[in-house]
Amino acid sequence: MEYPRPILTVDVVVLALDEGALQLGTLTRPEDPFAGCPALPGGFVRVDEDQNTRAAALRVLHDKIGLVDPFCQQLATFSGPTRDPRGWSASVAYYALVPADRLAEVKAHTRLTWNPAAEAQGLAFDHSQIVQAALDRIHTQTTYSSLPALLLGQSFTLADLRHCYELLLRQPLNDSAFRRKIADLDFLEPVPGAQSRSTARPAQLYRQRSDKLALFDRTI
Amino acid sequence: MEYPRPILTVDVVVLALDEGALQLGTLTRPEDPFAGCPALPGGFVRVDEDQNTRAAALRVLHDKIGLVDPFCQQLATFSGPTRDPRGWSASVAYYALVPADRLAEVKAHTRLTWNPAAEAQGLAFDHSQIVQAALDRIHTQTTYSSLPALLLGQSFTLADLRHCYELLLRQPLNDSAFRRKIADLDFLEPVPGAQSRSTARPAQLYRQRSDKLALFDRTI
DNA sequence: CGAATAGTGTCTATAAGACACTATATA
DNA sequence: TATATAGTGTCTTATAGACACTATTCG
Repeated sequence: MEYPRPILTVDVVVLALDEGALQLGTLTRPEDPFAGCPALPGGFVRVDEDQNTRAAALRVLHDKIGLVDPFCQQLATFSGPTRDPRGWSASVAYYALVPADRLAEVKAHTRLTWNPAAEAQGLAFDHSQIVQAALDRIHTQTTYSSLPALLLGQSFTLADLRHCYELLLRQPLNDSAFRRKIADLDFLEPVPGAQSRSTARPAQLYRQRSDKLALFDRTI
Repeated sequence: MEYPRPILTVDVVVLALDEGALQLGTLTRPEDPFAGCPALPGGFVRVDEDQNTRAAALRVLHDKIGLVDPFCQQLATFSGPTRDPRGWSASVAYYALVPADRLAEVKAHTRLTWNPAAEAQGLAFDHSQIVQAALDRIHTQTTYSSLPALLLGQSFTLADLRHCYELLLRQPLNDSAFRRKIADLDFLEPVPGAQSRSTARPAQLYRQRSDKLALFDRTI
């Protein structure tokens, strides 16, 4: 028994750190539905070339944003008869993070518009709702993982990392307790000899031991 | 621009507590593909009647299992060209919990087969993998929510609840610390006057203040 | 040297684990 | 009253917060 098939798309919440805030990358839709409206980068799943919806999301990120092999995780699937005027549709939503040291090239080579993620509204389809769900997820993951480190560049100081956690958690963290926890968690290693520039004592630079997300037993 | 549309289905990991273990409900597939093979209850999304994939999952639970309005949350979407021999498909997976006091009626009225969830293997499609993802999610949610209480009946003792947490966490919990935490979390209320039967001092019965999942700030 | 930020040491507060102790039902 | 499980009190231990103190660089 077969049934009429719904539309299946992927959409990606692309986030980066810039100007001290979490920024959302959107594309202006060139055609209907929602022509001229900002929307999440996304597209139809192509059954002839995509191995799964994640591959479809990575294809979209590569083709539309020039972003290769980013951190990209499935968020949830949003569906219904009215979210897309073309008909009953389901969109598998992903969220991707652009590291600080790749943001310049992404900005230079694509039509992506960047705006503070917290102010995202008026997006096409139900994309505002998808962004909100992504922000909630990222807030939660920040409490028990190294996710904020994925927004920073190759190397960073502990002050950089703490500021990133504080930004995503929207609350200040105790500096000495933060250092203690980061040391205990052991997901960073010092970049030997490297130091940061400033008018005062330079800070030690660190990098992640792995390019993967580190999960903690307890909250940060 | 339109593309060939993939198959879109929903599948539900149905779990209940029985005989001191977490049990998975499966249905034997009546027809190809995978005829005669145990599979998760599921089905095609029907664009003419389902308001979204969650409604499709609830329809499946109602029609195939006689389970009305259970706790049912989206797990993830599994997709690809080979997971279903009929073609490129995506399945939005959900997990649902059957409370202990509704298990008997579910068992009586449906063809569901129950087996320990931890031993699930040889299921149709990629359903074994979906079950594993659901068990991982439930394990995680048990550490910071009242999820185990949703597997128990209307009222239960603190010993019942602790056993349920211990079962899902696969580790013993300190009894007095557990009581302290449950009291602090304040998601239970005593059922007045009610007591449990046993050969020794009866225990106070409790029920959840809300039928919703309570989320904790810290780990249990 | 003074300013500024980096990093450490340590005291206090809070929550978890251990476990002895009391409470209350039935046989 | 003996026993079995329910439930409490409290000491110890681990971790987080507060904050003063030392360290290091530059102008």
